[in-house]
Amino acid sequence: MPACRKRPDHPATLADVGRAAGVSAMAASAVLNGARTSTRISQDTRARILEAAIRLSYRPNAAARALAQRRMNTLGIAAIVNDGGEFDHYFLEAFNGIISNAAAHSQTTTVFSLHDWHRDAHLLPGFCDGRIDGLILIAPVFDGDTSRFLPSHTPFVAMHPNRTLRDVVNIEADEEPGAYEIVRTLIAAGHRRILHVTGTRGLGGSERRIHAYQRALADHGIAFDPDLQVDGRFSTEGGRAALAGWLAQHTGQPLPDAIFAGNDAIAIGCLEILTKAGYHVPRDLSLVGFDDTLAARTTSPQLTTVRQPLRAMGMRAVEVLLERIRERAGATVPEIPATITFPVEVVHRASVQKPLRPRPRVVAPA
Amino acid sequence: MPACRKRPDHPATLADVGRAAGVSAMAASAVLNGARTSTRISQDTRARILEAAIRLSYRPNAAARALAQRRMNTLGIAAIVNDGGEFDHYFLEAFNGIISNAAAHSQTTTVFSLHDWHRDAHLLPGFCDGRIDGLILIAPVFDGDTSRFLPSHTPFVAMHPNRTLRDVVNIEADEEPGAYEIVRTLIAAGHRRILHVTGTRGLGGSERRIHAYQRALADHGIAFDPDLQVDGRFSTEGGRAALAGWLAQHTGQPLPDAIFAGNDAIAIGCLEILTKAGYHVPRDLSLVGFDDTLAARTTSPQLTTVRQPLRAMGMRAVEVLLERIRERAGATVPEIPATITFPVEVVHRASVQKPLRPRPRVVAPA
DNA sequence: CTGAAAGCGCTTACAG
DNA sequence: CTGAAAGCGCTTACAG
Repeated sequence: MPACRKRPDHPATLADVGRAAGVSAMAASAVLNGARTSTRISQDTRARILEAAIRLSYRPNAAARALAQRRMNTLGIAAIVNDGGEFDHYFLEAFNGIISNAAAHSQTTTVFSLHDWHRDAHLLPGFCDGRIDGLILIAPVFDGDTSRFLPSHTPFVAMHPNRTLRDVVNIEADEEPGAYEIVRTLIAAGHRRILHVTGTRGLGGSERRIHAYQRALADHGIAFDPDLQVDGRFSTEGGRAALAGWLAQHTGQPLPDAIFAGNDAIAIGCLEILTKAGYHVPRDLSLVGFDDTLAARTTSPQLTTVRQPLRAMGMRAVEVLLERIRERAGATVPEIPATITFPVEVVHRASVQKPLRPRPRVVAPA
Repeated sequence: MPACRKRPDHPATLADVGRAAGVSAMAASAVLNGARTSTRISQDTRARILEAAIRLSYRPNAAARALAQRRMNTLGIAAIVNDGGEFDHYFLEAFNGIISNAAAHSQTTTVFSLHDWHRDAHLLPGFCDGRIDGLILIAPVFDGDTSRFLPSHTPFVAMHPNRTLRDVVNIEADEEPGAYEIVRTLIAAGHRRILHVTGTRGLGGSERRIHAYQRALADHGIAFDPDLQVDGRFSTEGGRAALAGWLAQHTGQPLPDAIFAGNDAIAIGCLEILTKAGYHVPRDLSLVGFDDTLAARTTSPQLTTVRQPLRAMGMRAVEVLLERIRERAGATVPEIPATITFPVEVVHRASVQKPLRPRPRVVAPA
């Protein structure tokens, strides 16, 4: 039997509960929300209030509570979608870490999508309008003075920022050593002509991987060949286009021994092109990625890649952000470093094997 | 130069803006939030208010606005994570559709993760505490009377519900015809012994596909063989286990002509097992999936599968949910059907070809 | 130790 | 047509 209230079908309020239990709204608040004052209410009254709350299906209104406490218990995530308006697997991995840790801290998670960091950065302050307590930026790309975009009253954490941001905790990974290590793995397997389909040129992450690639070649006496480096723009579509373009320009010449893709998304694009063209990975050539997203585990063959602990990084981002929110609220918290760096590791799967001799040649596209 | 306010570093309020412009807070509200009353404020005053708002970086507080308007402008999504706490490809596709359309309607999106529908359904009312205006359930599984979990003051939309829910808009796809069509495709290619690695038994989606599988066999004069149907539990791991088990029990007997996997994730698991055992798809046997997630394009060979328009379904879910929210708020809206069904289509890729004669036999596991 | 009042920042219904 | 007041549903600081 539904409770009798003025506005039927509207959620019960603290006043409704108090009325039903014969006490004031604050008494109900004290009991239901565990304020320190709750100890001084008699067991009997307490039981009546609890019973009334259950009977009326009372849930504290989040907006009212947020207004009074200046705390929404919601964390924001801002990330980029591709041209098709889609989040990619890199986002998904980080998101999985963020949402699980947020839930563990009774925080909900709100996602904001941007199409382009340069064009859409001005939207960030609009997100900080009280609906979130702090914001995690996923792989933000900023140039020049960024501080004007970041409201000082909201704490920020940046995962994989293009450049280290001021007044923001930066969460990064050991990309250069990771990239070096996977290129070394290819060289150790006998590969010398290694095509690097890079991430978006100009971004820190791409340039660090390119640097490592060239360093590994040099360390093993292999001359860097600019013809073996093309821009795959950190996306599946970019990987497709880059490799298809390269193959079209090299008809009749030998295939590369191996491809080092700047991330898994690029590797996926390369794999699609290679499969369609009739090449078999890893028999005809080896292929490696970077990130170890879900996509790397659901290809066939599964990809050898550099595992960045994206999930752990996302979880850590939540941890740090909550510290900063507490700090902002006036609590004293442990010192938070400006930059936190995670180790990476090469994950060996099925997409690498020794090269065939002689190399297959590039066939004309169908 | 920062504005002079009592609490420095706190966001400006309407009162701050009014004070700076020499008007009341409501006048500022009228101008800044486009209320109908805004027309009767002089151009001069309006300009002063606008200027003050910009100078103070005024942003209306979302919690306060939500409390006054009973509208948070936020949509919720509830979905399941796997045992590792991760959302899968299926979720990502639907989510991409939802968030893009939500953003197009100036709504933000909040994600709630559940581990198990049966165990966690009681959490749903807790999400409906004013922080969201409506909730989209992704592939919910309910048994018995569900209405007790769904607060009547919040509108719901269910995508791919296990069973049609009352008081909820159900968004579905033509799964039965889609499954029928892909099995027919296999039969047309010459396959007769088709192993169906099913989705989780008991779920509506699985049973509809099983029904279509058996119907297609019957329509083409092929007797249904219960030995050619195993449970793949809608996951890659389930697909692996189911096929490995089947092969182990059929050593020395002929391979199936083809495998119809209940979804792409299952197909991936089957492909891994087949590849490890030394079989080649599609030469030794054909393999098809269901869903057309990213995974179907990144296998080698690429999978023939049934495309469900997950993104479009997600977009539609937002559309319908917004209608229901408006309706709840008292607006008259067009009639919303209780169930909306999307067409599906078979996508032909490289994982199907005519069967070899004679069939390869199942070899003992390595 | 307790309870009634003020306040969070907005919007809306309502007197003048 | 306009402006001051009341109210959204909570919490917290403060008199008694």
